[in-house]
Amino acid sequence: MAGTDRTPTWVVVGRTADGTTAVRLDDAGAEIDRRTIADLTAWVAEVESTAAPRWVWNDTPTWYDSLLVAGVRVARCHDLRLSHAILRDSASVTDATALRAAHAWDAAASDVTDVAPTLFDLDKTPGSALPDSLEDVLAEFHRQRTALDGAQDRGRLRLLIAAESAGALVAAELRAAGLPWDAAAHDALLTEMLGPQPAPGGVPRELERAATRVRDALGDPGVSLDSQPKLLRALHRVGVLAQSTSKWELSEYDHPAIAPLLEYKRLARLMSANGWGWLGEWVHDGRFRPVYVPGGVVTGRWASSGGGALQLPRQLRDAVRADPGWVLVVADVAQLEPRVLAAMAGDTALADAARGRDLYAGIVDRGTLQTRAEAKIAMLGAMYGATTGDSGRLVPALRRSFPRAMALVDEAARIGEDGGIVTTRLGRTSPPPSPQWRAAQARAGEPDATEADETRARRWARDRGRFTRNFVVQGTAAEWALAWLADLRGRLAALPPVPEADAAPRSGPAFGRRAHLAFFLHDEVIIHAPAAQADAAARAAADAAQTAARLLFGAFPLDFPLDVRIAATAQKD
DNA sequence: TTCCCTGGCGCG
DNA sequence: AAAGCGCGCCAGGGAA
Repeated sequence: MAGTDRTPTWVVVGRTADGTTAVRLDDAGAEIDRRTIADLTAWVAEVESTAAPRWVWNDTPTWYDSLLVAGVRVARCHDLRLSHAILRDSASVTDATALRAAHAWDAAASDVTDVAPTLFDLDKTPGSALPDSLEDVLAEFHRQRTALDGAQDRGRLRLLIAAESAGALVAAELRAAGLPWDAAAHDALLTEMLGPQPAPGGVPRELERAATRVRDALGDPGVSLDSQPKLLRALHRVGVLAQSTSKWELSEYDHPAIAPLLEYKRLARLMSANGWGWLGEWVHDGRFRPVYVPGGVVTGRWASSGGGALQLPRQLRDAVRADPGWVLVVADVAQLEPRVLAAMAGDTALADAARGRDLYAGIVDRGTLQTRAEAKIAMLGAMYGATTGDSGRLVPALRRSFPRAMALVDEAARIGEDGGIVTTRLGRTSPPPSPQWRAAQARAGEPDATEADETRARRWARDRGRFTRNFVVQGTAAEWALAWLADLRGRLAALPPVPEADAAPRSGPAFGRRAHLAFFLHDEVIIHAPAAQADAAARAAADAAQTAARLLFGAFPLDFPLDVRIAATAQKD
């Protein structure tokens, strides 16, 4: 058995006629051996503890969810579905022909919430199921290795693939552990704002009161406040000639109906989005378990599906409560996107302004703009492509002070307007323009193009320019956050278990007695930690931030300071 | 009845 | 009614 004592770098898992088969590969991708696995959980646990390979599988939740339920974690994986999407489109990949031809790997994220499919579902959804046979999985893995080996900036692209895959592990673990959620505290908040929970289908007391005040002020006792056209007509009848019923436009008008209407909208939103229905559906056994979708946003940010995990209103954070004897470590990065822009562009002037805690204050200190509020709105305008209003007016001042950073986003916008593609620091590439977009541009260039053709083409070009302008910054910030998350995950997993800590059974067997990630939101994490481990967890978050910066930007002199709070609840104040 | 679109609003 | 990016979810309303 000459080959079998080589340490495997990769272990590829897939289905065969015999069941689940694992293939061990060495660093060069050569097969060491393969075996059929009867008890996958036990085998993974054993291999993980001795060899710590990178697990290669078609889709992380498909394999990892059941491992986590059994209390088994793995350190590293290569998620073929996520990696396929990156490599297929990346401008850094020299030859993506084979990957583009492998359409079966274009499948969307598996639906981890799926219950037993109904007859109707079977009827209409033919599976965009991912290939899972060992043969297909191995073939795709080799395609991806070949693409990576031939890529430009292959170190960065490898880092992106590793970070994306680590993110998939984190997403599965976040859902398995859940965010500690105090249903009684949530109920108390709802009762305080809305009144007691109404009978099913009923309207809470405070919502009804606000509605009555609005109807009285409008002199229209029957008007529906939930129907935008009806409400708008009722407002017009009393002289409020708004174009829409959005809260910021309504607040410009002076009429006795406005204040109660804004209150009504606030309460109605709370009731429908995060009321008792949401609580009953999404919080069980003291945990909120949302579905995270790594890579779900075109820029590489995560999306969520179900539960609205990434839209939790700040006002509900008081319901996020650590278990007894545990605490929450809430850490977020200050001004992540402008810092990322400074580092990407190598703009030392902007980096100088960012050094210390508050980048916007640094811009004011340099005399570029007068107030922090101006600096913030100008910086957002520069990254989003504002051309008018306060924001557009203030951008030129930034352009004078930070020409390198502004040139980077301006160039990204120009490329997008011209129909080109742009790429993040690590190699995630924007999608090309749609056929309709190209057709509109071509049409505008024809001799008989109308004014309308030209106007539309110009508008679509600028729209796309703002998209690519923002893509490079938002996408690179997402990469920074993935690197941060991946490194932090490793640091927390390496902390010693706290013997006296409650085993926190509600977080599942994979996380007992040790700090673990509980929430992630673009530039923020919440760690659930035994009280004795809170400081170590906070340090891990800060250290991981510096590691992420070094991984993406090398020695460029810019820090990524964290705001860290340690408390029993996630409420900021 | 179901499906899709829109307006509106929550998050970064 | 946003100006200025990226999302998901809900309710209403009209089309199918």
